[in-house]
Amino acid sequence: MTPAARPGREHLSEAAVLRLSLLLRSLARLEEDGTDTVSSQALAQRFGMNAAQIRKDLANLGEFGVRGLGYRVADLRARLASILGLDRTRVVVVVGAGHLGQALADSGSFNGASFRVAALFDVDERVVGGRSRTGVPILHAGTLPSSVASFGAEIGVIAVPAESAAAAAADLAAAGVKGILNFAPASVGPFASATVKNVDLTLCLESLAVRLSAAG
Amino acid sequence: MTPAARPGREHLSEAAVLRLSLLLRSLARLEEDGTDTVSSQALAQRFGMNAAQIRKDLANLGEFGVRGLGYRVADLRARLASILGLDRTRVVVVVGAGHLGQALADSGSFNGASFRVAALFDVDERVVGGRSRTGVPILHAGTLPSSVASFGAEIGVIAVPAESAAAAAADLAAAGVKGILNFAPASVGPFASATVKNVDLTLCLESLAVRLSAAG
DNA sequence: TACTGTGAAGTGATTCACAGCG
DNA sequence: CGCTGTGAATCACTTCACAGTA
Repeated sequence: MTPAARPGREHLSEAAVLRLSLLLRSLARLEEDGTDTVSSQALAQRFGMNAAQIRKDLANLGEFGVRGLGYRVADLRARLASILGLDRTRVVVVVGAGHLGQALADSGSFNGASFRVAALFDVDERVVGGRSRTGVPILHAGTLPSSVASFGAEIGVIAVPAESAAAAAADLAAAGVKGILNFAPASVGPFASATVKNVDLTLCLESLAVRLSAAG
Repeated sequence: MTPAARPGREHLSEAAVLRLSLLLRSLARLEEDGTDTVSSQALAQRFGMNAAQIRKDLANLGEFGVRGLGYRVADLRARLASILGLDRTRVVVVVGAGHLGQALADSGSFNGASFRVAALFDVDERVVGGRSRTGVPILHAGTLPSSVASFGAEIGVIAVPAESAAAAAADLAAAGVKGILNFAPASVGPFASATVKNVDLTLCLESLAVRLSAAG
């Protein structure tokens, strides 16, 4: 019922989400620096964004600014984190305990304030039962359904070869995760019960390579 | 001088490059299956794309189709690979021989027909001198400039912590690589001499998480 | 005064619909 | 006749410019 606490029922484009997420990270840094208030101008200059776009993005979510002054850093960061759902820790599981899967499971990107990797899954008996370098347990893929439930995992990461990606995604969706981050070079989904985001590493490298010849 | 061999001097949007790259992959699969010709319709259905968009993307690069028939798979694949610059192997180096760096250096995504990882670089004396699991040598970061030149590396991958990413990128650009793929959660560049593509794994996960609460 | 919030204008990409060709 | 190539229409996002307010 509070006027500005109405989270964005408006459609947020993928680009907008990325900008807001980056903005949140920037605000955290400003808060560490002890900055109290910041204008859209200052934010834009500091992070190479467009000031008008920052204002528009924020205004879409509610009125957070103070005219003539700017935005209160700590307050805005807290509200933004709440609206984006990044103010709590989500449990993540990783399917595929190969090098990439273990690297992701151990990485700081997947184990910060907002995320915690609870387990890795694999079918290879040689790794099942062990742990990653930071201690994430490697479980058999057959236990995925029950484990997802007991861990309360909301997000599943796919780090298996391309040919197994579709099956891994189906397993994750059936197990009840709400989001799937797929690193295999094969697009999976869609599923009614889960949002899928494909991060095709081969495509990333290829699109860079294309720029080298086609745009050079 | 051949009429259709004029590579796209037109601007290719990032989205278009991604679609074309995916199209190339799809064509390779069709070729393996022994398919001779394919219509934009059939392509669209098989890969969840839009037929008109496929035609427009291809027409931008030259007239490859045969009216009334469709596209000749083998021919189109070869021409597309040539135009996108994906018909030859590029040498890649990876800065940061941590878990992620080694996983990427060993991954099939970075060691296919179009790419080959020649070396990893790190400053940690404990790993320098060794090799990754598939045998990629781990060299000292100080040798990066001479190594990039001797390997003929065109692309550098950054897999170091966020605070070292900017320095790694500057080193790579100075060493002469033409493209930088940055996996650290810190945007780097731009550089006049190199194209940068940031693949922020933290942002990937966050943008997925946002969809779970904000769009759920 | 200095800044936000926002309607309006501008830009680019996507989709449609069909003319034209093999 | 079937399919490509493409101008026209639509849609979405970005940027501008300024009215409104603490």
